[in-house]
Amino acid sequence: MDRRQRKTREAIFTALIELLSQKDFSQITVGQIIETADVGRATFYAHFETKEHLLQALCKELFCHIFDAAGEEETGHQHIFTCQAPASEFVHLFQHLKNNDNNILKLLSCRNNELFLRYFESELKVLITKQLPLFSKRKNEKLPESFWIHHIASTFTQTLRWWVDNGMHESAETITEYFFMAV
Amino acid sequence: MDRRQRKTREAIFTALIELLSQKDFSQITVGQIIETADVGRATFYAHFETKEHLLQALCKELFCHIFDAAGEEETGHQHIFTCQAPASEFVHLFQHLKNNDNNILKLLSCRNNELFLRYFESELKVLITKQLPLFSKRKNEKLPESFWIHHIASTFTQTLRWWVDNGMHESAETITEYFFMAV
DNA sequence: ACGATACGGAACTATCTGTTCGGTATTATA
DNA sequence: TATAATACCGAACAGATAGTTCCGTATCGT
Repeated sequence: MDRRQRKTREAIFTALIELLSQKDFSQITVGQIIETADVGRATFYAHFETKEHLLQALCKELFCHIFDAAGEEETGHQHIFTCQAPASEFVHLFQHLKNNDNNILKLLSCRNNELFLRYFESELKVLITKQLPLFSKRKNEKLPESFWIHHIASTFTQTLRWWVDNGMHESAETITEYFFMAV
Repeated sequence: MDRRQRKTREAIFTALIELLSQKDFSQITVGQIIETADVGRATFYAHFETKEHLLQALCKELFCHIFDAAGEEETGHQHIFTCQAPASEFVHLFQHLKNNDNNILKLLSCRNNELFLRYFESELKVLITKQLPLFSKRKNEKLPESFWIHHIASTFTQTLRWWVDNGMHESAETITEYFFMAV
């Protein structure tokens, strides 16, 4: 990809993240984005059809990083002990979130775009499906699997929402405990 | 309240509900609302500051009805059998929702305004808090009560979301079972 | 019947979106 | 280094929407 394109794309992403640290997505205008990114109006629309498409692209970017990282930890540990703590990937996820890398919490705190949460949940479902045995304890007898997976994923995001709304005082480990107790 | 005011207010509410059966809230403009309601522009703004304030007022209206109805059933049954089925209020709620009174599902299906879900959850929490013993089974030992209540309420709305997204094939009773098994 | 007030309708300002176009600067490539 | 391709800027543009203002008219409560 052309270096100019890459730089412009990054500038726009960075600008959006910057603006998201100040206000809700719905209140952000294209004008503010291009001003913050120091980019021409036509240039913006050459890269993204609309503001929403930009958000979607940013989703893809960020979640790639986070969920790839979750995968890495799994493979990184397997050469010494194969019996890693079962919940570790989720702890890792919560840690990433507590760090608030790239203001990701701004996007997950439910006042923001539904699109982002959807995206997060769909990625989450992949992770959960891989680790489904972890959650098959006492309740999934009669429940449809799709319901069960949906419930686990939404419990995760809702746990996260509670955590954020209450100031994130708990550690990532504690909140992971809560998550597993609730689900 | 002045009859004119009442009629105008109702016309606007009805118009919004009508429009909600056709498209998402975000796509609805004030212009469409006043055209559908057959009401002057200035009149609209004399009643509601913004489109969002209108939605909020509609929330209040609808949820009053639904949750009052849930309360009525409780008091309506007590004169014959005091030992009503424990989960009945929730079945009743799901029934109301399955009927889709006033296109309420349009507002609860998560693509729509977050405001509405928030409102629904807060009303739900009141109901849950009153019936908290129902849910205190095996997991609430270490969990903070606020977390516990938040989890129950969000499980309800998420169960609802799954139900809607999957075509609402299940009966209100069945989905209530799912809800109690999940929570 | 009368004063108060809600309504209609139009005009108006301001803001935002998305498009177009010509000139300029940077890129990959030969 | 020379050249063609292309990404950029910036300004101007049309169209849609939000919210305000004003005045004449109709309806209300009393």
